[in-house]
Amino acid sequence: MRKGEETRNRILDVAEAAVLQKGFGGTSIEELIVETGITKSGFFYHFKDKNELAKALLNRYIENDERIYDEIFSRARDLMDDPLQSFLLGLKLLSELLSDLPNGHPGCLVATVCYYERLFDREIQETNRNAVLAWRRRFGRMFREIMEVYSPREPVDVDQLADMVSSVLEGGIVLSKTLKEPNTLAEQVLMMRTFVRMLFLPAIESPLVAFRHDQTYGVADGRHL
Amino acid sequence: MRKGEETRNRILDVAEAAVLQKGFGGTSIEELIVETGITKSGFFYHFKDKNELAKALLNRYIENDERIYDEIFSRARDLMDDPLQSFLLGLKLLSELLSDLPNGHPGCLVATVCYYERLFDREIQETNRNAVLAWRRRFGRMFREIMEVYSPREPVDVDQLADMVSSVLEGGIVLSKTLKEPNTLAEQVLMMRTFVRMLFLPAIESPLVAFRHDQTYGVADGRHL
DNA sequence: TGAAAACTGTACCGTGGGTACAGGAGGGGA
DNA sequence: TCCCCTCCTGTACCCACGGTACAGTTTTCA
Repeated sequence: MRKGEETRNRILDVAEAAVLQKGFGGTSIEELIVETGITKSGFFYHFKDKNELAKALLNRYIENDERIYDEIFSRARDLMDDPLQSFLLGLKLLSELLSDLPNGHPGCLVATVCYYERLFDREIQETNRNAVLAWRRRFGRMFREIMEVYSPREPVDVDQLADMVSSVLEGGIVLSKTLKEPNTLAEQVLMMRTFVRMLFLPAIESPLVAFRHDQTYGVADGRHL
Repeated sequence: MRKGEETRNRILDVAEAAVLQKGFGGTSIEELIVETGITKSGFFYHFKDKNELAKALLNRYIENDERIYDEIFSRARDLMDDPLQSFLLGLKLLSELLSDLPNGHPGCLVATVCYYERLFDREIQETNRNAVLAWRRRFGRMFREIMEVYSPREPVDVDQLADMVSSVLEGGIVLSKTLKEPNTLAEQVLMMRTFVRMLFLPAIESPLVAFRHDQTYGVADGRHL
C-alpha cells in the first residue's frame, strides 16, 4: 500500500520530466522503467496503459498547480488587505518563484496535452479543459473583487482579463523554453502585473485625480503600500 | 522538378495538420503516406527521416507566419501614418483574421517543437529559437517607433513588451485549443491591444493631462513590493 | 503466519520508423 | 531515337516500442 504509492509517484516524477521535454509520443515506457528501476510488468501493474499514465500525470500536475496558486495568493491576501494590492503582490511572488527555478520552468502539462489532444480520450481532454476553466474562475474571482473597489481605466471583460493571466503564463513558458532564457517567463508575469496595475490604478497621484474620478477611494488605497 | 515539389508540399500539408493535432511523436509516417496517397518509399524519397520532415515543416511554417505578419502590419502601416495607431490597427486586423479561422487556430508549430525539443537536433531548436527572436525584433521595432512619438505611461522594457505580444499569441492559442473556444485567441489579441493603447495613450483627453504628466510622473509606479 | 499487495521474468504480438535495393514510368535534351 | 534524370512503386527486412498474458516471487502488514 505505502510502497505502491511511493513507486507510483516515482514513475510519475520520471514521466513528468520526460513528457515535458519530449512530449507524450516521444516518451517511451522503456525509458521510464529504466530510470525508475522497475520492470515492464511492474509498470503495467500501476498503469494499465499509456493513457492511464497520462491521466494520472495530468491530474497530479493540475492538483499541484492549484496548490501553488492557492498558497501564493492566499499568502498575498494575508499580507495585503486591498484586493488589488494583494493581487499585484501575488503576481510579484509568482514571478519570484518562477525566476527561482534553477533550470527555468520545465513546461506546462496542460499545454503538452493541448498539443497532443487527438491521441487521448475525452476524459483527459475534459480534465484539461476544466483546468483552464479553473484558472479563469480563479483569476476572474480576484478581478471581480478588485472591481468592487476599483473601476478599470478602460472597459474590459473580466473573463478575458483572467484568461490573459493564463495566456501570459502559458505563452511565457513557451517563449522561455524556446529561447532558453529562464528569466523571460518571470518578466512576462511582471509585464502582466504592469498591465493590471495600469488598468486599475491611476498613473499619477495628485489632488487632480479626484476631479477625474467619481470614486476616489481607490486612489487612497493605492497610495499606501 | 515541378511534380516533385507538388507532392512534397502535399505531404507537408498533411503532416502539418496531423502534427498540430497529435504532436510529432503522435504522428506516424504510415498515416501520412495513406492520406497523401503515396508509398513509404515515395515518402522517404522526399524526406530522408522524420527529423528532415520536421525541419521542412518548421521552416515552411515560420516563413508563412512571417509573411502573414508582414502583410497585416504593412497594410496597417499604409492605412495609418502614426506608428501607434498603425500598430493598434495591425492588432485589430490580426484579431479579425484569427476570429475568421473556421475551426479556430490549428496550433503553432513553434510551440509544438518547444514541447518536443529533446527529440530534435540542434538545428531545429536553433531555427525555433530564431523564429521567436524574429518576433521579438519585429514587435520591438514597432514599439521603438512608437516610443519615438509617445512616452509610455509606465516604464517598460521594449523587448519584454514585444515578447508579451508573442506570449499572448502563444498562450491564447493554447487556451483557445484547450477550451475549444475558437474566439478566445482573438479576444486575447484585443486585450493585448488594450494594454498597448493604455500604455501609450492618455486615458482622458483634457488639458489637464499635459499638466499632470510633467509634474508627478512616476509617483504611482512600482515602488511598492 | 498468511493473505494481499507489489512486484519480477519470460514470451509473444502488432505497429511504426527506418534501411536497402531493384525496378519502372514519364519527360526533356542530345 | 536513345538515354538520363526525376519521381516514384514494390518487396523484404530490422529493431524499438506499446501492449498482453500469465506464472511465479518477494514484501508488507494485519
